[in-house]
Amino acid sequence: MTTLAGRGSSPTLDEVAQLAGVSRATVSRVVNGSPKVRPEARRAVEEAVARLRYVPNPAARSLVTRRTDTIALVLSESNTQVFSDPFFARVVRELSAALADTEMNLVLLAARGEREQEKVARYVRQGHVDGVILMSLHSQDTLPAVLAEAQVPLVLSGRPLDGRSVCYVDADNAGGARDATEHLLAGGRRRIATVSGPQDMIAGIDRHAGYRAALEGAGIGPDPALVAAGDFTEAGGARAMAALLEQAPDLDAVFVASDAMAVGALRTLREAGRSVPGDVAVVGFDDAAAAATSDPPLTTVAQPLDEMTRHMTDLLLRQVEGDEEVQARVCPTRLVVRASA
Amino acid sequence: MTTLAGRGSSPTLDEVAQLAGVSRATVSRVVNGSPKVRPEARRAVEEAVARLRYVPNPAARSLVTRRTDTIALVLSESNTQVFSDPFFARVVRELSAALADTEMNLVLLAARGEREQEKVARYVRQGHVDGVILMSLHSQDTLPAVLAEAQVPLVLSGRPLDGRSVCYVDADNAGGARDATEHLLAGGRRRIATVSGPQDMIAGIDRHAGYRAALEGAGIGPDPALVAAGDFTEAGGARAMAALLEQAPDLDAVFVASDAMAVGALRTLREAGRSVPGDVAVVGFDDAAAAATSDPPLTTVAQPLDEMTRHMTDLLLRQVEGDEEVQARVCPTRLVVRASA
DNA sequence: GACGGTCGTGAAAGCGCTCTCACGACCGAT
DNA sequence: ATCGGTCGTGAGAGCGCTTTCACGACCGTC
Repeated sequence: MTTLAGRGSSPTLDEVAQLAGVSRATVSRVVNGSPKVRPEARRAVEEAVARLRYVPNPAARSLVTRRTDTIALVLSESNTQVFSDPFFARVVRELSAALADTEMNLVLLAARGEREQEKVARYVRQGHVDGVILMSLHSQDTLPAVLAEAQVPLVLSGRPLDGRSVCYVDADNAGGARDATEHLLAGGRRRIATVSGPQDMIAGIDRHAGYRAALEGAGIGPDPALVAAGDFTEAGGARAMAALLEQAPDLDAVFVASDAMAVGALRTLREAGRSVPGDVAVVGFDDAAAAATSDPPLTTVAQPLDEMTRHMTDLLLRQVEGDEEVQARVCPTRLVVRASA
Repeated sequence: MTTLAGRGSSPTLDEVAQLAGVSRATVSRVVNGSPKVRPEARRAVEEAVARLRYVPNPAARSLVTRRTDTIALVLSESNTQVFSDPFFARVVRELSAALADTEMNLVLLAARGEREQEKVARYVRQGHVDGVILMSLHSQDTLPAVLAEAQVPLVLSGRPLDGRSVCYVDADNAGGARDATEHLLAGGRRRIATVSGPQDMIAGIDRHAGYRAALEGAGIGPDPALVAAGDFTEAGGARAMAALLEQAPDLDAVFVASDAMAVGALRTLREAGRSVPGDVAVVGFDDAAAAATSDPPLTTVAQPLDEMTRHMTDLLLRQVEGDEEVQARVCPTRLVVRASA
């Protein structure tokens, strides 16, 4: 009776067993909630566990179970700013809520730059986690392929460019963009411009495709003067909007591929003396917090983020349980009509 | 020669040893970079490792080494929005940069709400990580104490209320606030108000204390009408500023305890027709990105975030190596003078 | 040519846990 | 009384790795 848990000297199953007067096996059963234990023995073990402040060693455990009971949310993005994306925060929130009453733990892994990506890949390949939810924004990102090859349960957040045989969940970006653009058409707009997202991101590509599809559906051909690329930031949106006003002064509406950019675009329009929605109707994308508080409040496309996250969790846990089926889920978006269009 | 790494069947040390024609011990030595291996043998092992795509099993390894080679950055905050804090993003960036050429991995753990805190505590106590950097914003948060008691190497980001015997790194919040306020005094202001941060956060408390200290130093007594509490958000800052204008219409300066709130305050002042810095001088805190782009650009207090993060990493790794010494570091801030004061 | 020293290596003992298997105790049915 | 069955339990075999220890091989030295 000397050492009281100095650092590094935690009690083992054996010690608990000895104190409780049973075998290791029985302690293990109690700890893991097996029903096949006499109540009496169970109580003795529980008491010993409490007395010794016993905590099972996960390394030893997972050495035999081949499970770690943790999954990783990895964010593959050189731009750390993406952390600031409320999108990301909501996913984290929903994810840990979904895991709250599971045995599963959640860890976040940031993979900016090549070296960190390699480190993350190694971490995953070593079997530190039972599964991965991967948010990869850029289409040329190699991490998705690397992880897919690592044979670890994997769900992608966002459609991969090459989407065969990998499980993913995404919003219907193209459909949402089409709805948004059709809403502008329905409002009688004809010179509909777009501030698109970066064309190396799937979301940017798909939203742009939806915009084009809507115009095409209305018999309107593409006009390069009505397209400016942004970078999903507010400043970028402002710049792109300025370029559009230059290129096509006669535009009467603009579909902006993200709310952050839309807020920038609104500022540019205000500064240029164009009224919204009077002179120019504006629709954004994301239904970000800023959309509701902007001036005027932004009509935008909402993604069912919580539903998407639940699906991701669901698909991942199912894979962890051994389900081999590869599924993808594309979730419908919803147009939120406010004052800007 | 049948199975090629189906899920769950990774090659073991033994197999590598067999293929290389050496013993497990030698393979282990090669893998861990021991110098005591003949170059010839080393080459054989390396080849076998490559052929088999051997990856060491970290569970087995840490079962014997008692190390996990990963540290956790835990964010204890019910408000997930804090993720969006660029502060946080910078810490993550700097931290993983510091760890990049180490063996150490970095995982982020989010602990909102009580249940998640418990999960995180359990995770840490189980020995999943070698050390923890803990960002805990609220003074009544129990996680710091829980982790401190868990005997795991720990560094706090931000001064704890009760700071004995726990390692922490913080900016000199009080000193920075004092500098800011003295800058206002030096500019001839006398009716200096403050939008303080929440008084249940150390940063809020310390910054408020610095503000009071500066006034006191100038022989100016406290005036409750000149104080309004914000919540570190832009909207909160706007509200608090409105309250101040109500309570003390004659104010000629305001020290705002965060840039986010300062941006809101600027908006309120603009809407109230007060010119900045003509009628009212404004100083913020944090040197956030928004500070440089606000209208007018914000004079603010910059924290040496990168330096602070390096210190945290440093102190933590040293503890992991076995250093028992408990240290705290308070880093000096820097006043960044722009147009608002 | 015998001697103490390195040096590289392999055998083997665990690390703390799970889980199969065998075993005795006890049940009700025959 | 005898038997198949269930039930709770413990002994023990690993899981894949690191690390100590002992052991030859080989060196230069006297």
